[in-house]
Amino acid sequence: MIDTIPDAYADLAYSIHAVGARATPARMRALGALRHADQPLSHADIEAELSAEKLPLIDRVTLYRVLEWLTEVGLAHKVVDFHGVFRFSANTPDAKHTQHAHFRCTDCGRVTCLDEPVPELPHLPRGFRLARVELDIQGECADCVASH
Amino acid sequence: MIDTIPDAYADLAYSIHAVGARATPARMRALGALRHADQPLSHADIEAELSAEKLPLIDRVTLYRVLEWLTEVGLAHKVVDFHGVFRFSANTPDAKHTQHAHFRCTDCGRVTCLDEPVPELPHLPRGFRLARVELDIQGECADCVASH
DNA sequence: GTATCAAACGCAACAGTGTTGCATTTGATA
DNA sequence: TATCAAATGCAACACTGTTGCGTTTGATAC
Repeated sequence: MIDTIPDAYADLAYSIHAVGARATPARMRALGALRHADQPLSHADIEAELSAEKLPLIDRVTLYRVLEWLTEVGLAHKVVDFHGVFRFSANTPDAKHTQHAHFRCTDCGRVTCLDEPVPELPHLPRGFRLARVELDIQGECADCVASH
Repeated sequence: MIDTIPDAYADLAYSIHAVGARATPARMRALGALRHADQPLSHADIEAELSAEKLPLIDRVTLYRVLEWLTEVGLAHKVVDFHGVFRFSANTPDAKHTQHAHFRCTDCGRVTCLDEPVPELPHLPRGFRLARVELDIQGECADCVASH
């Protein structure tokens, strides 16, 4: 996909240069994968995706480091799923992504991002400083409810 | 602690018999550890706690199985922390524990249970079935804010 | 164009968490 | 106290993520 649309590469390189860093193939391809995904991807997901592209393989460790780095510089967002595995999503430039809800199907594992924002926050004890909110909602998605 | 308070054993045995199961040492000790804890414990935490008691060691695998089982029968509650590690807490008998919020300090890692319930749930897409809600709030706790 | 060098990469080895299979032991019951 | 399914202990493994270190490379300056 990416390898047939040079423009996508330019976009990716631009985003990476924008944070003052070197635009390497590993970074561009990982970020590209996240941007094309419609749900948060695990390291394993991304590795599978990248190895499908007919390009040199990216080392496991490099991918871990790239994902960590993307998170640090704010190009990606990192969460833990209910199996205890890290999942990453691309940060949209405008992202009010720091405060939103996910529905996770306990059956098929799929994640659905709920449009509605978290309604209102519980009151924090005095002196606490808020950084981020994750609302995780578990249950069964419509497909899985229907199929049994 | 437990081994000096026989009554505690009776309570634990009672709770386990109440779900129609065999009250084994591993189950009673694990549940006892969870009930005395003031925050969710990881497998490693519990193992450390139990090995401090001067009683026979419980096998690693057995402890994993006991914790999974306690969760299945509803005596414990299982969540994933921000390192991707499972943590368990005892389910209080009255527990509206299926719906509540945790504050996790990104600095010291401590978990504070917020008393206030989740105010109102986002609307689920048609056909979805709700099972449980976890509201995870990250930031710095009062102590850590104060100490720098 | 090419020389430079910190930054990024690839490889190997490891650590922690959680799981599976199977033979042995044991809690509750008769 | 004999019985037997249920629970345990042990060994071996799978997966996720990390660390150290020598090698390669993207961006810059010349």
